[in-house]
Amino acid sequence: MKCPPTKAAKVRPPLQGNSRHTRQEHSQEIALDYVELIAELIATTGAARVTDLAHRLGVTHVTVNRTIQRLQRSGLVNAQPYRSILLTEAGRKLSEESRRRHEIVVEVLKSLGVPDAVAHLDAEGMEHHVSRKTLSAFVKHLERCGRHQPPP
Amino acid sequence: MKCPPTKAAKVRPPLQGNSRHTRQEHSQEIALDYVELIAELIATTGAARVTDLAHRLGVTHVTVNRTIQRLQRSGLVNAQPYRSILLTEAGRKLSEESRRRHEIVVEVLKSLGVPDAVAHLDAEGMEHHVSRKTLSAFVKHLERCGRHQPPP
DNA sequence: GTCCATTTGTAGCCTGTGCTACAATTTAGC
DNA sequence: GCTAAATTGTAGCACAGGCTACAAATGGAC
Repeated sequence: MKCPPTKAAKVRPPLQGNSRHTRQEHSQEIALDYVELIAELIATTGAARVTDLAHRLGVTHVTVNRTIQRLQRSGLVNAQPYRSILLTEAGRKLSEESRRRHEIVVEVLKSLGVPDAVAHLDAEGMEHHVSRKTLSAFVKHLERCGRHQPPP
Repeated sequence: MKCPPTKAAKVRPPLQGNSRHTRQEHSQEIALDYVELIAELIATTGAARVTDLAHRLGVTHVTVNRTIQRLQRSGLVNAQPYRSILLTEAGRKLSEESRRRHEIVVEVLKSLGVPDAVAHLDAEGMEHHVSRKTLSAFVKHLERCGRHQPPP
C-alpha cells in the first residue's frame, strides 16, 4: 500500500516561533496592494484599467490580469472582460482598512523624523506587517504627539 | 518571421511608482530570515541543522533543503550533504546586519508602547522594509529617548 | 558489527508571480 | 462603417516556495 492515513493525517506542523511568510501571506500582501491601488485609481481617474495597474505596479498587464482573476476568485474584485475593474464590498472594505493603516504608519514614521518621501515608500512595505496591537499603539503615540491621524 | 528585436528589446518596463515586491525582493527577505536564523542556531546550539531550521520556520525540511541550495548558489551559505550548514563570510555579514536592524526596529516599537512580544513578532516582518534612511532616523530617535541601541 | 530511529536528501506535484508572444476586443480616426 | 492603434485576454514558459511520499545516510542502542 502507498498512502495510509499516516498518523492522523499529520494535522499541521506545530508552527512554533515565527511562522509568517507562508507564501499565503505574501499573496495576501499583493492582494492588498492591488485592492488599494484599484480604489485609488477609481477615486482619481474614475476607472481601474489593467494597463494603469500594470504601469503603477511595475509589472506587465499579463501579471495584472492573472492576479485580478485570483482576486475575483477570492471575492475581492468584480471584473468582466474588457471592462474596468470594480471592487466588491469586501474589497472596498479591505482597501479602506489598508489605506488607513498605511496613513497611520506614514504618520508614525514622520513623527520619528523620517522624511516624507521615504516614509511613504517604506510604509508601503511595512504596513502589511503591522499587527492590530502595534497599530493601536501607533494611534496612541500619534495622539500623544498631537499629530493628526485618520479616523477609524 | 516571429521574433524581431521588438523595438530595442524592450529594455525594461519603466518601473515608475512603487515597484517593490518583484518576487526577487520576496526571496531576498526569505534569504535574510534563513541567514539570521542560521547564525542564531550556530550561536546557541553550535550547529544549524535542517530539521531545526524547518521547525523554527514552520516549514518542512524539504523546503529548507531547497532554499539552502538556493542560498548556496548565491554564496551565502556553505552546505555539504548531511552536515551542519555554515555561513560564508557574506552570509555572516548579512546576518549581523539583519540582526542589528531587527533589534533597532524592536526597540523603536517598544519605545512607542508596543508590548515586548508583539514588538518582536512584528519587527520580524517589518525589518525587511526599513530603508537606510528610516533606519538612521530610528537610531536618532532611540538616542533622543535615551534608549539603548546596539552598536553598528 | 547489526538494526532501528532520526535526520537528510530526492522526485514529483501544486500554486503564485513574473515573463514573451500572439489573439481578440474596444476605441478612435477617417 | 472600416481600419489602425491601444487595450485586454490567452497560451505557454521559467522560477520560487510550499507540500507528500519515498530513498539514503548517520548515529545510537545492542
